[in-house]
Amino acid sequence: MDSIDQRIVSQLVADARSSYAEIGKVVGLSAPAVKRRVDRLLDRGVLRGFTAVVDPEALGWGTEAFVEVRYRGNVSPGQIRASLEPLAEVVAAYTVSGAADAIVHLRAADIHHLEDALERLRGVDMIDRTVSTVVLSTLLERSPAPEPRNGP
Amino acid sequence: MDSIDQRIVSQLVADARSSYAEIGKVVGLSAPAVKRRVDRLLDRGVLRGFTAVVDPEALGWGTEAFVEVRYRGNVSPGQIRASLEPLAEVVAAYTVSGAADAIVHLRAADIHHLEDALERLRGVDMIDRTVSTVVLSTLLERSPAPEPRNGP
DNA sequence: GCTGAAACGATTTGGAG
DNA sequence: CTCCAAATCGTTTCAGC
Repeated sequence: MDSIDQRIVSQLVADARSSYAEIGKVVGLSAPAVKRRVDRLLDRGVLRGFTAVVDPEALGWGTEAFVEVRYRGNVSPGQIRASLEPLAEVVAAYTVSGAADAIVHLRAADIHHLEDALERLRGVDMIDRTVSTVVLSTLLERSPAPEPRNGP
Repeated sequence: MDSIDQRIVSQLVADARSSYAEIGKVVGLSAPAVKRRVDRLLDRGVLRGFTAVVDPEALGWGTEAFVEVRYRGNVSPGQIRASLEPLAEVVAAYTVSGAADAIVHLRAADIHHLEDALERLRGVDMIDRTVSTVVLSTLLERSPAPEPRNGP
């Protein structure tokens, strides 16, 4: 993971469909050299894959919310994950420190659909209490830059 | 945006580097037909682009947190956005309903770096109070499926 | 280990029917 | 939309640093 790898990753984050030759022109390598590095980055798990960035509005997922979820008793992260995975509206979920056990990021078509998803979320077996916060607007969303610092 | 477009989007979300011929095989179209549809989806903004999915751990961004931010007085979303954009650790930010004005998603190298970022966040001019929640583990992260429902 | 050059099949891309 | 053709690209193989 040298500085060339970082520039390759940056380039792919900016446009995952750019060609190896194009990337090579930017980082100063030939296309095969770039491909070898990308393959290695995929192998090491630094690059997990390539995806399309979709406008949620355009797909009819215009409403989102963050929900703090408190579970009953002692529940493992695996159990929490398993309980949330079946809900299609869950786009992200994290275990967290503090009063709540998990933060769940929900996306729905509209407020009505969001209410429906929240009802189903609250219907999950082990869930004790939920506190939901509706998103009014997305201010920014971006990927972290490669190698921000070298540790503590 | 018919059912073929939806399947094309799904395919590109799953792998943004798959070829048009490959997508065409799945959706039952020729490669040029797929390319025209992808170009149109990009034009309409349904597809915003293509990006690499990076492992934050591998890049040295292993620690994240959600921060509820309360601003002083009446602040516009644009001002909030402008105040957060300079902070490299901010990966996402939303205006929200409820007690807080915004939710900020932070990524840092470690707890120390997170503390540093939080300090700089609290140093932002118009910010009144912050409540931070540290992420212990990421349970799941996924893209919303195309066309979940047809609206209200 | 790393690289670049060459070669060949596959893909992209624009135009015609 | 499909078909076709020219340009470009992906991928492997090779030899050299």
